[in-house]
Amino acid sequence: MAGHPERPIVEAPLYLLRRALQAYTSIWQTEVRDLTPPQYTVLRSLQEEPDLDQSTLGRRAGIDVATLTPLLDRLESRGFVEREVDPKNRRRKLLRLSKPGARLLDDIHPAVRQAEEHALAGLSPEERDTLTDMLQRVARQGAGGAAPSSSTKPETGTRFD
Amino acid sequence: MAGHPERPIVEAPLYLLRRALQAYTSIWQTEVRDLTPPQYTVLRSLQEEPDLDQSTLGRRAGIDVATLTPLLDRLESRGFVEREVDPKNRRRKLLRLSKPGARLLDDIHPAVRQAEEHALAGLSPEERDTLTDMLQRVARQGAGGAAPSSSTKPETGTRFD
DNA sequence: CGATCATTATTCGTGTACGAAATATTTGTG
DNA sequence: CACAAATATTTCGTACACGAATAATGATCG
Repeated sequence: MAGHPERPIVEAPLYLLRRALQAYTSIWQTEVRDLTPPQYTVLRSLQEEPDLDQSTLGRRAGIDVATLTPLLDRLESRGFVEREVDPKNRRRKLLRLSKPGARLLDDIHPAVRQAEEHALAGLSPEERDTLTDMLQRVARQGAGGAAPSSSTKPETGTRFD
Repeated sequence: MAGHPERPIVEAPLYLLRRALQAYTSIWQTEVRDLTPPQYTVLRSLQEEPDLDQSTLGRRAGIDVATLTPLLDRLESRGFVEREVDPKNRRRKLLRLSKPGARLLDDIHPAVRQAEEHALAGLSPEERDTLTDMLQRVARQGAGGAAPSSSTKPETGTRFD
């Protein structure tokens, strides 16, 4: 056998990425009971820039449009976002945070910070910066993930990066 | 007060963890077409230690038993794993890699390495070790994760609508 | 003008994720 | 032995993830 010793699967980066996300999500759900992490990302994205259409929001939030549709249905039915057809371009639906949605973000902010504190308790502040930096570099390697292709046509604000 | 500048959501570790996993998974799926990452983890776990029951396998592979059942159904129906009731304890079902399953692991090994190379192309070898180490520390923070040993949990009525 | 192509949102199918309940089996008492 | 507690798997409900197909609207060009 041409046997070079395999690295155990539990030391593989992909496995550890999945496990770290699971752990963080588990902590998150004990601290923040009102929103899932993707839902929080959507609300924060709309807070940072209102009146996005769903495609642009999906790109910003890193959520596939096919995933985003039912996610927004849930947020809309709970009254946290408002969705309306763009009269200028009736293919689009523009989204913005409702007042209860904005209040919710304020309310859960301490819990969000607490969850991060718990999840990253094993890392020093410098290590947290290093982790952030390295995760950004891995995330950029994905050519066509959930929010792909910065096409060559910035229409109404498709600038990225 | 209340006016401290928020960090953009796209720099939050939880967001970046999700994005990095998406990117890696996307690369994986272009290189390795035969198995998903969790399926690969299961087969590798059984390769490292055969005749595990599903609970133990779930703990090893970081997959909830409720998720593992249909995942194993798929691997079994494709002939990559064999599942049989433990005659010593008929509650358990013991699992092992079939011959085609072992051959599959050998066959896809180059693609798996290639996917890792692509996904981590932005990181030096030392940085990859650092990332691995930090992800392990984050993963350990998650008490209950996917397959906990058990513990006395008060009550976690986590309900999203 | 009309055929065609591009864009946007939705729907469908498959797979992962996990809490909670249901089921089956074993074990631990009395 | 009877029966409650513990253990192992499955099922159910909800949510995320994404490729592919559809439908609706808009843009382009001959």
